[in-house]
Amino acid sequence: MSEYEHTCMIRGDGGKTLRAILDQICNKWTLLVVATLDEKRVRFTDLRQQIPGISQRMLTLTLRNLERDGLVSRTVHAEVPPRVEYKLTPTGRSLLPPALALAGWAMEHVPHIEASRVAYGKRT
Amino acid sequence: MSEYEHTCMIRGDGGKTLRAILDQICNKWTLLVVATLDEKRVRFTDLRQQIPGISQRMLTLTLRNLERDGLVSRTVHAEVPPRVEYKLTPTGRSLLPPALALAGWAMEHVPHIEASRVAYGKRT
DNA sequence: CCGTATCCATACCGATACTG
DNA sequence: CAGTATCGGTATGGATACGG
Repeated sequence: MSEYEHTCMIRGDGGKTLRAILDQICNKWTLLVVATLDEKRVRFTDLRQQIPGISQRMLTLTLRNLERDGLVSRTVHAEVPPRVEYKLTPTGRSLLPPALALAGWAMEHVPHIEASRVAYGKRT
Repeated sequence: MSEYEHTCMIRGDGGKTLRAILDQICNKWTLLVVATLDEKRVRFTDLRQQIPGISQRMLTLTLRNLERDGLVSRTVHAEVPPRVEYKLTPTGRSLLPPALALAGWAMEHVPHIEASRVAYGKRT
């Protein structure tokens, strides 16, 4: 698919539904959770430790939304202590390449952006 | 670069700076503005009309942030009525492929996600 | 261990009115 | 035309405490 067609798509439906989905994906933690899950099955606590700064509340909420959207599956093991594991669904894994591409872009351009912000701050 | 390395990168610096940049890019309007600008030079009002639902205020704020980050250039023409045109910088254009990839992913999966939400809502 | 519930501060963002 | 300023509702998200 060409970039032109993509550009049309992004405005295709008046932007209503699409923006709702994008908002859901591009929030504070979702991309990070998806990237951290990657191909693995991960326990709640491990996930929490691998994502510095996320609160228990936000991790729960983010996982619930991803589960609701069919991007993450949740497995509860009947043990004590309880063990809950999360894993990307096939749809969730299909988000991985674009998500990592965006994250990669951000990483590559952090220095440039920070420099630009400093320069912008110094303008009269 | 492999996906594995990307996955490392996204957690590379403790996530502090990276998440700040990602938050800036992945907010309510930024991706939409970048995708709409595309390769063109666009006037403020035209931009506003091409992005359904954006308020004047949010368009201004979004453009100012993009300008500050060095992703968009702003040109004021000394005319009456005033004419201000925006255009992606080379750095801004480099964001286009990942941004459109993500938007494309979202478009493709809107039906699946909506269906999943309905199903999730019906669960006991 | 894996959540949920509550409180609270802040950030976001739309509406509106006003300026060069 | 292209903004800026201000107000106020809502959403976001951290901290904490508690429950299964």
